[in-house]
Amino acid sequence: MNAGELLSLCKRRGFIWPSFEIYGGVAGMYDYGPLGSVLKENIIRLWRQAYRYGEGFTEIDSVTINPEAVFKASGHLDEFSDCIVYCNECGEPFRADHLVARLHPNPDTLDAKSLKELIREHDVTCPECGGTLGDVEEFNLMFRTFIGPGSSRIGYLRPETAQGIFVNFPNLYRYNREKLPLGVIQQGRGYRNEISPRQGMIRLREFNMMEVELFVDPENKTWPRYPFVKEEMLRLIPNDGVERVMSLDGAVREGVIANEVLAYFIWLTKDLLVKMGVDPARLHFRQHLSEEMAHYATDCWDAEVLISYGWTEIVGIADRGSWDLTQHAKWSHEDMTHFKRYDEPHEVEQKVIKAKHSKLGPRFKEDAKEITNLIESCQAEDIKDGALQIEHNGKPLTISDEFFEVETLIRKVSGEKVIPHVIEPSYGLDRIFYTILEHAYHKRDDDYTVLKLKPILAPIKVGVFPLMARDGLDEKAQEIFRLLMDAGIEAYYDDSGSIGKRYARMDEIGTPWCVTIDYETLEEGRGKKDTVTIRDRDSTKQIRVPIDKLVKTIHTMLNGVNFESI
RNA sequence: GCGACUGUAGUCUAGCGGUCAGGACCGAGGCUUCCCAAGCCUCUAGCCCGGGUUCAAAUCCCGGCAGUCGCACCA
Repeated sequence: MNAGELLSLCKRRGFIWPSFEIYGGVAGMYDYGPLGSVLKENIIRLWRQAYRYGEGFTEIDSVTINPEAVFKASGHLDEFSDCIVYCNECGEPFRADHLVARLHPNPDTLDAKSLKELIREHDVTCPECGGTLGDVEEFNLMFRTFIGPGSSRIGYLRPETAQGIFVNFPNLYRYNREKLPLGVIQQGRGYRNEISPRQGMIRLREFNMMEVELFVDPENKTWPRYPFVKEEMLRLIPNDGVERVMSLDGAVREGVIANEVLAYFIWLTKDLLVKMGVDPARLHFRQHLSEEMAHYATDCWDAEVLISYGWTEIVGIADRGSWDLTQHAKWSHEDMTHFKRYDEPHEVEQKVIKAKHSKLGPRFKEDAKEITNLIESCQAEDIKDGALQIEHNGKPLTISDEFFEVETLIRKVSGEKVIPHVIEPSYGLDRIFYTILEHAYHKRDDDYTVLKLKPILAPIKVGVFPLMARDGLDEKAQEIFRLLMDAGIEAYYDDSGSIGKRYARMDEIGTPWCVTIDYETLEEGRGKKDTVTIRDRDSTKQIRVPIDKLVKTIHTMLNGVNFESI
């Protein structure tokens, strides 16, 4: 299949539209149309079902504009940007740090100003044509803006939703009553000012993410539900490049997947994607090579699917270690730790140095207080030959043991502070949306298109048609349409053209069932009064059910019961 | 950001200096007792945007925007 055909269908039928089309469009931006927004919502619902209800994770919704400090701490400001310099003559762009590589030991640590100075000082010219170089510009992939009037407060549109969770860690941790594991999910938009977005919905400048941040004890990367799924099979491509099919447990035991939690969420991701209609034959998990790993990750597996653009990453499952919380603790000076209580409090023997005030006072007079503090901040191990070496007023000073004594204290320690590790399954919603459409797209020989969406995801569940728009069939059909909508089943009424055309219209947008009201529905005496036909999208077969069982039947099928077994 | 190619109704497409820009599909209305895109009639709707060349531009030229493909980029 080719992406053009599907994109054309999406646009024609209202799944997605290129944004700002009347003004010529903007690359990398798409609007979700009426069918698209419902499909997107349905995908989010399944994801939420898996994490919030399935795993008991908690959900938040944080802001999209963040102050600069957040990205200084997260590393995005440094790691996510390059300094670019353009040649004044030929216009060729260069990485500024590459041009001064021989003039500085660490050119990538320099800011734009120092790079510019270095280029001026050493008369660095264009390596292509020898022309002079222009100003050094920072090119960061984050969208920049200002918070409030004036230009003093710089803000950025978030490139990932994750930071909103990390900066709220202290709140979330208290909310979870200071326990680990702590699972937090967030769905929302992210922004990346891509230099050249291509491939339709695959690389967007404004995109939707469903992110999960799971905070765990660094020394306990197990998972309670792991034993129930550990024999499930996964298609893996570890970083040695050799594809193999292994059970979760096999992969963990052989060290292919680092730990149980990571393995469990790889499996959960596979299960979720397949439930959404991603073809398992076109899905595998690939481990990142160390050089392609993000600046924050210690291990990372991508769910990749085969679509018309080739194997494409749609989910990334990373072990971010303690990177994010450590960084935010450092920059914000907030406590980002978990207090890990021991089963039994440990008794720790500690030797402390106590100053002898009665000796220190007469000897050191007004300096005595300061020296006391210096002595008491020393450790017992600092004592050499019965004396302490300290520095007072810039001069070394030897304090003999007549001025202090060593006391042994027994302290009770009931736990320790640890920085939690973060396991992050991050779902690219737009890419999943597109993959579901591609994998659902079927074409029969006669150019007839059927979108075989999972019923649970289909934007419209039931098409309602009177066989003819007359003889009271249309009134009856309207009644049934109301009946379904009132029961919360998204239905679509259509009485135009031929019946075949109406079925075709519904098939093309993935509607799983069509209800038809015919003359027998109204006819007395033949035992078929008040019954309607339900026609199945994939088999085109029909069954006849009483109207008063219709809602129940549709609900049964939405819960996964096959049409054939009704 | 660079290079090549491209841009005609909602979709697909013909026209490539000179008629009211032609068709197909979709869509809307109508006729046909009509369960899988049937047929017939009627209708709606288009030259990506801006500038230039020319008596005359959808057509040629320049710029922009967008798309496809390569290069670069892609946490």
